[in-house]
Amino acid sequence: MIKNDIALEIEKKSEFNRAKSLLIVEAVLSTLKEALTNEEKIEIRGFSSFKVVRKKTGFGRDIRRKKQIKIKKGKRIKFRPGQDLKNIK
Amino acid sequence: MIKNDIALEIEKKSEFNRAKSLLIVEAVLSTLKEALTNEEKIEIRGFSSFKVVRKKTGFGRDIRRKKQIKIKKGKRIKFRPGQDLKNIK
DNA sequence: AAGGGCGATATCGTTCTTAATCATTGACGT
DNA sequence: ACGTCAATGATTAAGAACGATATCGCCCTT
Repeated sequence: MIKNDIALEIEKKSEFNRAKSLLIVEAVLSTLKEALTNEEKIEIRGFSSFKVVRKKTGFGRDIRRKKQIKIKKGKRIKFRPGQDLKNIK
Repeated sequence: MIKNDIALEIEKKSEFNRAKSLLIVEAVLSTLKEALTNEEKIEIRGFSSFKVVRKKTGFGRDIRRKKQIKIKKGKRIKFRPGQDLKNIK
């Protein structure tokens, strides 16, 4: 599923046309993105939660040269599925 | 940020009222949820991707009794931030 | 319709997540 | 605004993910 597929579903579920649905989808996604960029926690019951956490890893690996590589400290986004998504069969 | 906060943002970014914005947000989220429940991969450039993967872990831990616990095989949702979210400062 | 970038993949060692449970905080429907 | 029930935090140990890089694949903008 890609962005356009989501817009298609919105089109079916609402009275909006495809173009409008796409704008709506992008508005929702950009809102989430902005919040996470601001390191804001997001919690939506029944769907999932997102949290920005500190990266503690200090180094990585280079495939080709097989030697250590410095990794800058930074942030990570932690995703946790909600109740409905936790036990999908 | 909770679901209502997202609706508030949609209200500001669009010409919809609060109630309509909330319905829109729920439509988008439920669309994503349905896709993941169907084990469908989701990929949105510039935002993130979701993928359903097989759980391979075979056991867990009981805090109280400090012993292993059988874990049924199942599925997990893997979240990967996109380009924009990967290196938030 | 098509090319340009972005995302996926493979690799390896260290770091981190996962699972169950109870209490507490707090999201969200009425 | 209140009440209900989901989400968080803590714990342990094993197994999986993370991180940099180049190439391939394909989403998305023009």
